[in-house]
Amino acid sequence: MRDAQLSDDLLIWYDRHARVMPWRVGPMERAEGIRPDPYRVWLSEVMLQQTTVAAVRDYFRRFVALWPDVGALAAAEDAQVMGEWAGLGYYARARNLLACARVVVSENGGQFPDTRDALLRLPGIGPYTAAAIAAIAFDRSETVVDGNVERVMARLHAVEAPLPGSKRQLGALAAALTPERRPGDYAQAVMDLGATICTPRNPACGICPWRDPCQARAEGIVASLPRKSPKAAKPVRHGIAYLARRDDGAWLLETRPERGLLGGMLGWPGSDWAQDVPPHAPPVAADWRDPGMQVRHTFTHFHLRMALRLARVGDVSPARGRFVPADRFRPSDLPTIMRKAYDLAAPILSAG
DNA sequence: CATACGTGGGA
DNA sequence: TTCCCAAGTAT
Repeated sequence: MRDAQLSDDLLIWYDRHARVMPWRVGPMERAEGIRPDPYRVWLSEVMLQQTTVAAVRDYFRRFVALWPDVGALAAAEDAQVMGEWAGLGYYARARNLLACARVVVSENGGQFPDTRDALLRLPGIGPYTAAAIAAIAFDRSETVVDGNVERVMARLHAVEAPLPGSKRQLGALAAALTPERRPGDYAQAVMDLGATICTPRNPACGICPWRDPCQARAEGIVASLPRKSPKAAKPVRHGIAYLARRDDGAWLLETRPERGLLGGMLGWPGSDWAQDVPPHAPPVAADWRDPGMQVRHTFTHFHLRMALRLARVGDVSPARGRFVPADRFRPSDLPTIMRKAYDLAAPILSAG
């Protein structure tokens, strides 16, 4: 079968099965010549990096309501943007999002560049996102290669070499299929196919638009592809977090360093996290209580067990962090690990 | 090329 | 419970 026939078949499938998403331009609007807003395409693609559509939906809606265009976002306070991103994960994305918005406004008059190469130079935009924005927002024939595309190509062409070594080969196979016409729809079509039909487990080959040309299906090896190199086991790390509440209801919090885990996010002062709890001092002198509570949380590359220490304090000066008044503290501004600690501690520190 | 970087849902 | 995984990027 010719490559052009394959991409045509997928576009026909996409026209009937495309999922509705807040950042997509529907068929009706597209028929009226409406193009996707590059700002919304960019924002959604950054949020979708390593993150499911279901998790992104409400964050995307909230962001565009608060900041309708790149100029508004560029003018936002760092702390507010980080707070709105809280819970979505990979917080370097939020820091880069702001940096990118400010570059676009200050160096490009608020217009996103319309080529893959120019987009690639912006913070937080890598090969995938640059191609996605160029194709979807600017109708350029660029090839998007994400996890979905890799999986679909590995199966369509029965590539048995394991990832990540096979990335280059899978990218070349994807490029050979990218059409000149409707490249943005095609890009989203392959990803939709991977997300809904050609899934990692239990793929729905019976209703796949590419079931006939699929080589892995012909060979009966769909379920085993793509092959992947084995992953390292996650070690367990331990730490202690200190939750202090002042008599007037204020909470002792700190903004974490820009670099590293949860960089730039609000959190409870505490020890570093290591195989054994590292030596450290509490953030403020107080009658610290051990409630026997532990927050268990799994990050990308380790499991964490974070023990809690709780205290009620008077009008003291902390060595670390700052007291945030109760009426200015939103638990939703906390990354999930820190919010779990709050959820455990709040009932105790709020009582009488 | 390998590693750091979050989270929630599903099997 | 545990493991895997999701529209990747930066270093």
